[in-house]
Amino acid sequence: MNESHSDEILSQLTEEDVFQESASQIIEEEEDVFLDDCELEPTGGSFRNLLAGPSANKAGLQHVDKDKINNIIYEASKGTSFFEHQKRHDEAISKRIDGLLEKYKLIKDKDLTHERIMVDTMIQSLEESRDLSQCICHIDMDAFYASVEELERPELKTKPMAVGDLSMLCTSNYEARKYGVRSAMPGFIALKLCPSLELVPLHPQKYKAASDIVRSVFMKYDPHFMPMSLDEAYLNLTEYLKQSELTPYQLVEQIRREIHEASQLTASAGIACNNMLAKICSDINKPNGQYYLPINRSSIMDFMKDLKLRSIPGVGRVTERVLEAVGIRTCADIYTHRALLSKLLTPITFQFLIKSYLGISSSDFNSDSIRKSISVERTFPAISHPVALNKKLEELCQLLEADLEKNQLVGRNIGIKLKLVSFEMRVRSKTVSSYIWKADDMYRIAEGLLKNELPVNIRLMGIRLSTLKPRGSEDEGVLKYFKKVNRNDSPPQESDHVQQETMEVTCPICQSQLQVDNDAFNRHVDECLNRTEVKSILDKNNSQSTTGRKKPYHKRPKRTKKGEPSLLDYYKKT
DNA sequence: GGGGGAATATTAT
DNA sequence: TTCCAATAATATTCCCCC
Repeated sequence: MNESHSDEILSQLTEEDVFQESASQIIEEEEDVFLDDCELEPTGGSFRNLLAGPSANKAGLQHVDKDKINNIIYEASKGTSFFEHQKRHDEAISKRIDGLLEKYKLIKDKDLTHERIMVDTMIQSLEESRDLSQCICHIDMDAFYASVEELERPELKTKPMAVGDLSMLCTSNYEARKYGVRSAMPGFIALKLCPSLELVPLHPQKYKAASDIVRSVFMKYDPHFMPMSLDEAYLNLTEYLKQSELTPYQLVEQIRREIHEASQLTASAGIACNNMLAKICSDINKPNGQYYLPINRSSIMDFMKDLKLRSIPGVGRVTERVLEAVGIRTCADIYTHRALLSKLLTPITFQFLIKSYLGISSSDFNSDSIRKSISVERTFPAISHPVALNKKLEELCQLLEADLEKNQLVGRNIGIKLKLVSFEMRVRSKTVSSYIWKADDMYRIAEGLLKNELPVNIRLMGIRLSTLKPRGSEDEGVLKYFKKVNRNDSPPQESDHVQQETMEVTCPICQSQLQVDNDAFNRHVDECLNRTEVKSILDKNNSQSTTGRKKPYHKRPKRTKKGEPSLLDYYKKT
């Protein structure tokens, strides 16, 4: 059914009818998908779209033959582990859609007057909070890495070129985009699309240097600008505009001109009253262009009305497909089906969509945001031998320690990430009672987590530390941590019952009472951490005999209970 | 039933 | 020949334990 025909029908129906109409369409589509699943190869559009990658429908690709490109990608991928994995992913999304439609069946006949009133109240209150006082600009450098490379090698400008390697591209120039070559695409696929493609390796220092120049321009117009990456930032131009004769549009032209003069690079920009709108706008006239969304309610509502859901930052490929399955394609659809969506979606997702429909979002640059996790991960030729796995883990711990040193951080939650050769992802983590940062300490805990997953054949390993604190802070050092416990304002831990003594301290690992100085205490904790590997073996033997397979939630080994004698007694006796 | 931690899933650059 | 990245944040779901 073509779109205009569909719109025509929709406009003649009541709200409930519209939803039922689109939902029944969906059910038919789902049946089609089911039939597709019975074929030897998936041919559904959703799957090919998934395979094509996350940026398949992005800027610079309007005039390319998408079907032809998707076919080349499909042929190049067929038979690989990645392909099979994507197929499973695609099926999982279909299942999720089925679940949503089941939910829909249960509520479709209910009277939703009450819901509609609630939602309208919510909309009214959001409307009252609408802030039109700010002027935000989102600036995005055009094909940044590629453009920086072209500065040193101008001959590349007229040739299709991409920055990255055979396994992954970071970006491509506009010449290459004509062939469907784009960021987040593996290089070997890109070469199939465009055999004459020139691959340029990454030069991070160059991009950093270029970024510094660009940022020095941002700084002049908003000293509190919020960088999102090397090539992207939000500027709040409100203050600058107050003491300037320029219109917002003119000012941003000036900023882009200055960026170009300083760096020889071009940028695109969006200007609006908040971050979300500015970001959407910066996509409209790229490359080397800008778009201004007048800062008044009706302009904003008009602008959002026909916007495809996928244009909203935060709505990715999966959400787009799931919502499309219930007939939501544009922001206007969100409003039309607001009552049903309020019952179908989680409150957070629902509120996010309503705010999107209204064109409302924050215009804050929360400057005091602190990092919540830090990690390193590496892809490599498959390994499965436990010795090799541990060696890899050890290397990663060293890298992470260096990063922690550089950032002066410590943390309490250690996690490992494994990507099997099948592309299945496993993440395991453990919170310990004391803050750690040394490679050795992280390794001891992570090794225990890794052991539980054996045997595995993996193509990627990662390690992450979270629940972070700055190293110099009051909580650094385990003794200070226990003083904090005694003040009773630390997160609940197994050691909470230790609050009686002030002179004595209880080891967070083995629970034994110690009367020691800081150094002795640290040594003790180190020893205890050493034992965690033994503990993990015991845990494993106690719980189950299934090996290797991912442990679903219901099969997860039981945690050692607080008062359980076995393990602790074991240590005390030995 | 609810709080909290861990696992899973999605998104973004 | 090679055959799909690295890092971080947030939301949601699952499960254990009070």
